[in-house]
Amino acid sequence: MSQMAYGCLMPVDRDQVLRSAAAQLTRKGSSTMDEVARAAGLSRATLHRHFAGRDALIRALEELGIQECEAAMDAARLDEGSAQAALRRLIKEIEPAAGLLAFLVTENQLFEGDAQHEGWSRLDDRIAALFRRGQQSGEFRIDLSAAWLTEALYGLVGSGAWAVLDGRVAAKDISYMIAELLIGGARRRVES
Amino acid sequence: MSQMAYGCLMPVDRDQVLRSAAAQLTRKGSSTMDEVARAAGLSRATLHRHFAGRDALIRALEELGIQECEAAMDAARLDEGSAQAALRRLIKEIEPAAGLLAFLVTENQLFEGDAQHEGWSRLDDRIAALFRRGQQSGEFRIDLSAAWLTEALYGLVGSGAWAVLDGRVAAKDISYMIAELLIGGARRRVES
DNA sequence: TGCGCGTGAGACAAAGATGTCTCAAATGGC
DNA sequence: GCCATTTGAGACATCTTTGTCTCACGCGCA
Repeated sequence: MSQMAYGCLMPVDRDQVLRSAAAQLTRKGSSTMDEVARAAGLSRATLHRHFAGRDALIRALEELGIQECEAAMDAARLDEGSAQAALRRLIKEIEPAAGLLAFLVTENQLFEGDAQHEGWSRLDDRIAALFRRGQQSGEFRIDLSAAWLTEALYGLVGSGAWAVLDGRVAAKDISYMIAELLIGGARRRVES
Repeated sequence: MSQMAYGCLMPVDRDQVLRSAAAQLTRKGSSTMDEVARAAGLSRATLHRHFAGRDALIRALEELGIQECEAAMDAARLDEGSAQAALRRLIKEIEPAAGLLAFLVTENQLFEGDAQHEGWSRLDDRIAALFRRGQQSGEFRIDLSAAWLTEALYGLVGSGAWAVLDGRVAAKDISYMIAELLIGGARRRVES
């Protein structure tokens, strides 16, 4: 009601709401449902109409994050060309979802008690497979495990999103910064 | 009472409690005071006797984290030798505080409204200065800003702590993994 | 033995968050 | 102009967490 035509028929773009929620929760993980709603520009009642509760909201965010990551991986064509180029494409494609990822990565309590969402393991596997491919082709060093490189990718993407939010790094540079750091660190070097 | 002599005179090692609290809060950021107390092996009442409230506990954790980081930096002698070697020493020294750092980094809501604790900026400055020194000496590439490398260091240390907690990387390897990835990515390379 | 100290357990009210409900308002289609 | 739909606002009970308090217990010490 602050920025809109007041009334009603404003179908509440579900994706838009989820994105706002992710941004708010990234900024403050303990945000109230009311804070999340306000950040998305709607009332707590309406937010609650679209997501049964906080748990449902978080799970929807998780689903969205997984979808976006899978889409990014598909678009990046991880199996084509050099592993290095594929990794660069992946980082580029995954950048729009960085904020969402930054939140989900820190939300490790999701996996408490509940079975770790199989969607995440599938993502992990695909990324790890990419790093392994690079290791087998001789592009990447083998003394940094694929599992660690996968974790590092998540961590750097999250750090990047956070750095941009805080204005420490320009948004247009962050994709390059992540790719250069990760690829530079993973690449096998000729010179000692 | 589960592992102790029941009774009383168990002076409650403040540092020990803070460490348990950090571990618990890293695992689940929304842990209750009761959960934190149980994880530390004491009752909620006693926890509350030593830390006036949740805020006080978090602030104490922050203080401890800053202290440990400063101590690590002092021990690492950031100004001596090559920037690369200094960075390697820093990562080694900072490793024991990784879990604590992993929590504090995600606790960005600390800086909401309140003035960002000046201790953190001092730490940031010291690390950034190290990276700048490496850039000026020609060891590190200049197209990755010192600010980004600083953020990346925090992110990788956090990811490392998380990976170890989850059993994805062996604790004994994590220091090497972080150092190699970060230094490899930051280093200026001769071969293109 | 008796005292002091620090703790655990539990009760308690206060504060905050959550989930549910009702009602008024406003828009688009009829 | 009227109706269906969807929203915002607010009331409400409930639940959780928090902070405070009291009391009993156990240990060290005189």
